[in-house]
Amino acid sequence: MPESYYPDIKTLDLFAGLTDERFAQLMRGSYVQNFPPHVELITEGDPANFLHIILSGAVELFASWNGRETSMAAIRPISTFILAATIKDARYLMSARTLDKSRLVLIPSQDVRNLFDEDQGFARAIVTELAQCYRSTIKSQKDLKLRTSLERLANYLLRQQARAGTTPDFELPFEKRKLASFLGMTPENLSRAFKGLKPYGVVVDGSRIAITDRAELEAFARPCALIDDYST
Amino acid sequence: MPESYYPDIKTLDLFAGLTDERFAQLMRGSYVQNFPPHVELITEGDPANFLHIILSGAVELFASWNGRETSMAAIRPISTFILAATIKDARYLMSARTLDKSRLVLIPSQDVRNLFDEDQGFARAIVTELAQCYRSTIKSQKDLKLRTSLERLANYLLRQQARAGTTPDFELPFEKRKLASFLGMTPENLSRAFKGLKPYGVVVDGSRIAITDRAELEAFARPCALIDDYST
DNA sequence: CGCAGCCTTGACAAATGTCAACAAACGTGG
DNA sequence: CCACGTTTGTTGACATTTGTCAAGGCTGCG
Repeated sequence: MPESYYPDIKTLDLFAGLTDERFAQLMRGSYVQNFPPHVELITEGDPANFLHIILSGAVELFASWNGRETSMAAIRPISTFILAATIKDARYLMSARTLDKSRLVLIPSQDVRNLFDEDQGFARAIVTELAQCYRSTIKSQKDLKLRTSLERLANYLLRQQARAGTTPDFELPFEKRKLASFLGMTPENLSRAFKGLKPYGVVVDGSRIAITDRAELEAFARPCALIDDYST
Repeated sequence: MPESYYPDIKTLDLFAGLTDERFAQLMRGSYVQNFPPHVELITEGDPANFLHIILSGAVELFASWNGRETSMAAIRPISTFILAATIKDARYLMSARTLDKSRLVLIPSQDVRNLFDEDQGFARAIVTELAQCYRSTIKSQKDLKLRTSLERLANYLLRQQARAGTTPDFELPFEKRKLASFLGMTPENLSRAFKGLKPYGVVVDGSRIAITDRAELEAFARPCALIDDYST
């Protein structure tokens, strides 16, 4: 793969501690590929032959059962996804598809496992990344089991606004039907949930959301570090 | 701690590859403690000072928010719990309490992290264990988002019966109210769910469950490896 | 301009939660 | 060993939440 991508990939915590030599060796066996939107990259149940890294665009992880489908997570640059299956040399538990036009790096899983055994620092980084992902899903599970859909939406909006910066309004990062699935509800229910948050200062204009009174919304949503803080 | 416990603890995959010397050193800094039932061992939000191992008894992991509480998992011997917080040197995301009288090993988190950096095989084992836990929570999340409560119960019963062996009946491993919380429903709803499974050959007698026609129940529950197989 | 897909809304149905009452099981102390 | 009180499980009636179906409006794109 072209060396021009190296700096971007190096920004990942996962690779930060590698020597240039080892990093270059890992990249030599890897591919960079571009994909149009709405392409299925991974199908759940397939063996995990590659560790995937998203350089640009957006990827959705989703899962299916018995004719139903649900959004599990959205992945944005620059990060890896489905690390656990790569490490365990197991089958993917989730499918993945591009949301937008995206550029991905594919690293053969065997190379990742080899490097893990050779490089102590890399092993440490893998574990940290894995622990991070693990804790994120625990938070997500707490969110699902302890909150109603209205509360989940309220807290989601608070998190998004915090990410957007200091402005009181922001753009939803994907279409509402995806958001609904991500939050564990139907699109119709999401529509009504937005209206239900109107009394707490949530103003909706298409995919643009404004939170006019953060304190008011927080009083309802009761965000907490052990569920909503994705950095720890 | 007494050396008499060493063989039991050594049965854990996590420690299987350690030299006797390193293992003994790790154990030297650790404690064994006995606890009565219904004792809170860990409170969510606390710093993760110890890696916990359960030698006998049973432990429940649970989480709270805004006055509500939910069961996240049940841990049985011999296994570790809350490994991710130990590795990340972070705060616990879940609380833990004994369900029965239990014996636990507490290993200082710092010792685990040190050993991780020293011993390649141990690092590999930690990663495998972590990846396993991660994948289990993904499965659990798919279970929650893709299935109704009746389907979750049906699949849970099928899993339990498979674990119990060849007999068509088995004992629920904990009280029904816990099971309800674990499955993400109320005790009342669970009661009705059991009755709802009667047409598929589920016979309930107190905490004893019999599945009279596995094929019939499977036709309804539609168990699948990517959700219900906890070994991969 | 017209089609296709997404979002919204209303009416309705199903699933799930809540509250209250009561029965059954359990543990404790007499 | 029994009596008592506490806890758990069950059931019914009802409220709330959430999902389903159908229709219509809006938007973006060919």
